[in-house]
Amino acid sequence: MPGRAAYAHRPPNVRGAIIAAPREPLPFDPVEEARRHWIDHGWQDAADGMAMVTSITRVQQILQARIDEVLRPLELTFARYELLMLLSFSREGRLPLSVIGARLQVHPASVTNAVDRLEAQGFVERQAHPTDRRTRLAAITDPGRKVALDGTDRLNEQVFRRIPLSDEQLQSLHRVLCTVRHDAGDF
Amino acid sequence: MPGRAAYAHRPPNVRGAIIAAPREPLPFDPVEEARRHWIDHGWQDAADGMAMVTSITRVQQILQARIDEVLRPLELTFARYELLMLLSFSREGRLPLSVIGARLQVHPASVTNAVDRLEAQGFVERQAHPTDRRTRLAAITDPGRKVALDGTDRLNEQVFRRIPLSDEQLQSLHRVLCTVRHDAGDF
DNA sequence: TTCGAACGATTTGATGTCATACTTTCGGGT
DNA sequence: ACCCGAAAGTATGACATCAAATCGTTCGAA
Repeated sequence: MPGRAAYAHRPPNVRGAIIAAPREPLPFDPVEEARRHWIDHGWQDAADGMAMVTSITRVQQILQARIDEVLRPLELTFARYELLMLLSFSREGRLPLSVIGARLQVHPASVTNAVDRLEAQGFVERQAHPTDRRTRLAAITDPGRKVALDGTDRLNEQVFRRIPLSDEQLQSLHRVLCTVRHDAGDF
Repeated sequence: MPGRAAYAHRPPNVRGAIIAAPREPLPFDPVEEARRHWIDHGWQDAADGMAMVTSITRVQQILQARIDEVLRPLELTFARYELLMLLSFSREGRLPLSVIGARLQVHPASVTNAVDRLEAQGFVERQAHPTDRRTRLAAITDPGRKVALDGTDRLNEQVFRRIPLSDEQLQSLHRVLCTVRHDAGDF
């Protein structure tokens, strides 16, 4: 009974878990283990920060894996889904690539790459900027809007509505993360 | 006055910020913006989850960028640094690749890749398993221990000790993330 | 008016992650 | 004793990200 998939010849993922882990659970918390090592080495004052960074990384890995799995049938990745949603929320359904990069906080080359793929899929098309010839616009197409909506339904259903946290926990988390982002200059 | 670097021809990063952002700050919080859109579209019950996932992703991006920047002079990435630390904490300074993958929660192919590079750098060497000929061990070398320690000093100094959160916030964050990880089957 | 600096986008190359397939080895059940 | 399924590691290919270099365009200052 594979229960939950382990890496190396991972049996097909088990549906049903709120957020399924693609790997075999460890018999202990690796973050706590690392924190203990940090303290043993005399780095107490950095241990909590290290644990925080490690925790964030793990949770992000978990969520990313879950999201990519849900979007895979649509031939979308989270990066491309985010780009489509950004366009669909925009006033005219199109934005300069530079604006996309600023909003999604990713490298210009990543935007070019994502738009290339979305364009090949027919979900987006490049247009000329009316006044600035340096600038190119990415415009969402009807199929693009359709698939973005489909992806949103699936993500809402299978991920966003199933975060295993209470409202208070979500709010507390949100406040703290907001602090970090603001302090880092995100907005 | 570049103040803070923007993408596209980013001037050299400004030292001094606790955690420097590599991009120009936005005039608003993109996560709040997205939440508003979610609510406007009638997805209230998924809005908080969506905001949580987006926040986590952003914070992880920020931390990852900061960490990679600190480790770059050592020709290390966070992934390879984590692998070295795992080995340095292990009893004999060596572990089977499969154990490494389980502990770091990454794909076997990623472990092979990282060990390949670390071996090329002389920070790790592959050894045969004493009894199981399928298994290979990754063993940390003296230069490997040295560079891992150096990286730890830098990360403690420039990242882990500078998380812009109070002890209470760190603990609250830790508790909540622990819940998510545990629920997802991380341990 | 012109010229150089800055900007927008793309290309190229390095790195990392995952999925899939394959090889070798191990080990349990008959 | 043998066999077949599972495990460990690797190769390959797809995708994403960033850095650095490049090309065309824009704009402001001399």
